[in-house]
Amino acid sequence: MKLQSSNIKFLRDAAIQEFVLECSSMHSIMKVVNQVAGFDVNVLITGESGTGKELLAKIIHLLSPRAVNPFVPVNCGVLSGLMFEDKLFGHEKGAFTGATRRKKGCFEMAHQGTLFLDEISELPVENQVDFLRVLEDFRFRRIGGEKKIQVSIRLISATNKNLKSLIKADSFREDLFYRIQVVPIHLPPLRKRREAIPKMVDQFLNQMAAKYKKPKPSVTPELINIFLRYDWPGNVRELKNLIERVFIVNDKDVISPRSLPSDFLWHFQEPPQMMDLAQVRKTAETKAILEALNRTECDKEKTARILNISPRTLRYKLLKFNIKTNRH
Amino acid sequence: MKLQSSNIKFLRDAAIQEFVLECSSMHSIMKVVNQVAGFDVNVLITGESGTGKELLAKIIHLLSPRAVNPFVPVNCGVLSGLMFEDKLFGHEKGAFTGATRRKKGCFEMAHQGTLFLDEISELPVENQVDFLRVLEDFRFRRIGGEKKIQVSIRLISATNKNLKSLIKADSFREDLFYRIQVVPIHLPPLRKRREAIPKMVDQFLNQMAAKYKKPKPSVTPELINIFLRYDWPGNVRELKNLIERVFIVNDKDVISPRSLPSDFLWHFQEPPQMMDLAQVRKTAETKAILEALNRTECDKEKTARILNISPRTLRYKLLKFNIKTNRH
DNA sequence: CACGTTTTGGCAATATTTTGCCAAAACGGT
DNA sequence: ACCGTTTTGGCAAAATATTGCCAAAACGTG
Repeated sequence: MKLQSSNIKFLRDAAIQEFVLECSSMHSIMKVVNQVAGFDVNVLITGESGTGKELLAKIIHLLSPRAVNPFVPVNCGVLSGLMFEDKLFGHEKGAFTGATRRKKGCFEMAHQGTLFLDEISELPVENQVDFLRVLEDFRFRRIGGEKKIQVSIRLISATNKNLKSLIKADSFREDLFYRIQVVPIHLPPLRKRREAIPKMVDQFLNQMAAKYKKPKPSVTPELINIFLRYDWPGNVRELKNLIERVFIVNDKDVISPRSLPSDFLWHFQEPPQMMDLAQVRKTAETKAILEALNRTECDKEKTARILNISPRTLRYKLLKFNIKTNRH
Repeated sequence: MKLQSSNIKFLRDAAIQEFVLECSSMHSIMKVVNQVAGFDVNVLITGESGTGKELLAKIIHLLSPRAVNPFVPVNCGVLSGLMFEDKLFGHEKGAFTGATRRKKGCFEMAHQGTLFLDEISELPVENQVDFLRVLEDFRFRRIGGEKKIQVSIRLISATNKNLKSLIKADSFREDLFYRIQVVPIHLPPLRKRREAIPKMVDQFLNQMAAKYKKPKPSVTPELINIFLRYDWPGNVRELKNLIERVFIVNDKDVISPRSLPSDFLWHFQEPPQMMDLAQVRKTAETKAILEALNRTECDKEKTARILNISPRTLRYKLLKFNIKTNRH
């Protein structure tokens, strides 16, 4: 199934927009992506669950010459043994019980396009050898087939694990590792790029409004504040899901912390009080100044003396802190 | 009675030393004094009680060509009517009951020297006309005398009052005012020149040690601090008297606030607490930082976030305020 | 209204604080 | 011991605070 070029552009721009969102670390990643897209090199994307690995893979695909061809995702975590091979290579009719007709595997489907292997670390060891052999020249047979099939594929793998540790533990083949990782791209967790959260919230609300045909509500600064304080173990996916949940049940034109589900708010049982240090200073100074003024019956020279500051500084601070005095 | 020139120099230098004491406002006054001393102009010294008006008059006298001749002080506040005239002009034998012999008045005694009229504002109005007439040519008769006496006098007057108000209230003659004030010199109160207090204390202690032949004790910073905070309504005279009182009864080699008499300390019943504003800031910030650290279990990044400062700034402040943390 | 004194606020120089950047040090795991 | 990651502290640039100086404004008095 080929995509039309106008659709490609639309999908590509939407994906990039969601991905980047004024976040500087994303900018440097996009730089690498733009360099990589034009070459048929295999990419390994690492990052915590929910950070947008698949989205990034799609962006690379859509930026590449293979954009018009299929993007075929495969989750390596749910298959094993023969079922994995069947999924990748397909089978011929009658190859085994239940093979009532020929079926193409993902390799074939991704021909001249991109194969995305999510959770590559979950690939069973017993399948890794065969898989590796195919990656060498992208020639394979279907199960129960005799004819060799040649395909052209860009491979993008993704994992949230440390593959090197698995290699060390003999859970992952080192040669396979080097084959799938020509270019590594690491996605940082959301808590490492909090500055993008307000824009993400805005964009996800836009998406929900379009998706559900409901007006887009605004968001209170308090809500944003809570989001900024949360660590987001589920990363962008968690934020997007939460926005969706809130959006669906919300019937007001503004979303505040009250609108948040209780299981989310549970993380804030003791709402971490912001203790803005500049505000702490201002409060303490204002209090001390007022007390000294009271003691001296608004004699500024005496007040400055008590506070051990110059009269000029006192005048400066009275103005800065907007403290009114009776003329002495 | 004429003074020897070596005595003049000694007295002069001692007086100037006591007077100036590294105080900038005194320096500018001394400039005027040095200009005035060489000319026979009348000087009016104003300033609060105890500020050293008589001392300054003596300095002018000692710096003038009249230094070898008498300096004759008169307090205008204790005499009135005939007694005032008798004091100034003297009397002949038999001039009145009790005038058993001739007596010279202050004018005669001050001949070729300096006449110092302290508290000139207290001069009774009924005496002002006669007095003014004498100031025009310094010719007068003793009471009960026939012969005119001519003297040469430098007149220095002093007051702690606003003579202009008295003129308006018809308590002081305006023409007399202009006669006695050719050059005005104003002495600031001690509270306006607190920076001189530590040195004054030191010098008065030196004087007392020499006067009473006792070792000179040192002084604690706390004592100086109290002195700096007191307003000294009695000015330098009050400070000097207090030092003398303390010195006499003191038997330690150091003087502290404990050494001060209770009637002086009465002014500090509620000891004005210094509220050093920099310390207020430091205390408030330290407290906030410690609380945030406790909340985050010494996670510096989280702490910085709570405090709304950069991690680098937190590190800076931990060092500045000497706050130790367990490594996270 | 005039005038001497006190207070105020603009300005600039100086001091201090904030904070990004980055290399070195420290840490933790293998 | 090696290595990738995190933390630390030096450095400098930028931001902010402090404060002396002084002319203008305000005040109080005559």
